[in-house]
Amino acid sequence: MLQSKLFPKTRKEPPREAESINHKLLVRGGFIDQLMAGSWTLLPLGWRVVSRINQIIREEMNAIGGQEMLMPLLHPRSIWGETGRWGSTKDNPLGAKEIMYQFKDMRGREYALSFTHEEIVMDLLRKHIRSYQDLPVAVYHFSTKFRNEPRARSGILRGREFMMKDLYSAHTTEADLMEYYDQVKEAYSKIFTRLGFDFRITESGGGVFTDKTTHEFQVLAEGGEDTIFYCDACGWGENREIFEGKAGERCPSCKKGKTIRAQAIEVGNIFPLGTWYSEKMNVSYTDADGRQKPVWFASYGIGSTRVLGASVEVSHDESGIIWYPQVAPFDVHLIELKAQNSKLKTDPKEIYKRLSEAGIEVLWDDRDKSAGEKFAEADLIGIPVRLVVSKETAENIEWKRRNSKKTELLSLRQAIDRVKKMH
RNA sequence: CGGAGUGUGGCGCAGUUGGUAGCGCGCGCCGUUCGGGACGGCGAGGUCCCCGGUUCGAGUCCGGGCACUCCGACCA
Repeated sequence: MLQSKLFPKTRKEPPREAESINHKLLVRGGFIDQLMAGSWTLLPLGWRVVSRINQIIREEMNAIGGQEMLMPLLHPRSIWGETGRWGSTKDNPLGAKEIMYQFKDMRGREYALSFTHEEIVMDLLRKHIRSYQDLPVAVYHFSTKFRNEPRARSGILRGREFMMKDLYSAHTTEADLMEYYDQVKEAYSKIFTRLGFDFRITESGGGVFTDKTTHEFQVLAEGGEDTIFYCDACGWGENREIFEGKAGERCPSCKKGKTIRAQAIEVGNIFPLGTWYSEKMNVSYTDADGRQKPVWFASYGIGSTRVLGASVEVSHDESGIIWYPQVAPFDVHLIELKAQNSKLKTDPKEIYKRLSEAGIEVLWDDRDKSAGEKFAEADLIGIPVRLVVSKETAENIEWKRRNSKKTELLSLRQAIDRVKKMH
């Protein structure tokens, strides 16, 4: 990608209203653009990052048998009526009227914009699942979620429209469901490890769905809006809603460690929903004994765009973003500094070509700008490796990691090998 | 939905006792520069968030809206 063609350009100043780090840096770097409160365009750079995040999620979902598909975002009122979630929370504890965007078309028919897909998956299951031999099933998709948040905030961390991966699994028995639930928990841990996060798994209340606890995946971050408690010795963790105690006390689980209170960003959650949905929506299968039984059900979400914001919150400095290599919009930022009166000994075009041929994604700053400006922008955008060719580098290339101040001269061959090793 | 703050060229801001809008950045052209957001010259660019009121006259005063941000409530 030629930087001279990249849309849009970076900015020196953050928007007046920007308060949170991710808001300032993602907007300045040209990753996202705000349409209104809680509604963002993922610009080319931002979309690249989200696509890489999604690919990591996709690989781990596929590894546990998840099948990717795509469900609609426009839903009829009727399907929400089946579980009672169309209504208000006053007369129905499950009602989701407050967060659902509901509206009528010109003929007066009522619709909602999707904020989750349990009902839609249930409808698919009852149409297509007949026998215990058809189960278990795990399907997922990446799609936009619409939620009428009372207050959108924190840049891209809490939007009214955002991207999420949601996985749904259906099983014949509770035991099978819980076994798969643990597999998903493992898969999520792999995903957030691959994403480079320092995270904790916290328990939260099961609400009305289940007497079992549900789990949240929380990235430790100062700017996070969740407060969690976790053990500094074992894996125990609880969110503020259910934690009874004080920070600094003995861990209630291992009795050895100390409980730590921390701010965090919730990037994923998993819910063993049981048979609540299948009973409401009459989703059953014929078991080996010939009897109709309700399907056991669970849902699992990861907010991809929230991961984007969280990545910036936990990895940046005063100059800009520091992407982890696995989610960076490009692998390498190639910067050419024009020679004054002589030609460069290394042709940046040739370097760009050879890097690309080696499977490395390159943003090539081919613009006629001052060195200072190019470096400042490179720091802002945050690509993990910066390669400079100038008259000073002669036939070599200057290598610098975004998270380090050290520069060194390498041959192109060496530089390619090093980039390869990072992945 | 309560509380607070902010709305002025693309972006960030200034604008006095009310007198018809200015700075920096960015943008266009020319020239000089060329390893940490270079310099000079010329130039383009404005419904001062919207509606109403007061006034000879409103960016400025008054009333009503709208939008965005922050705190709170809320957050399957």
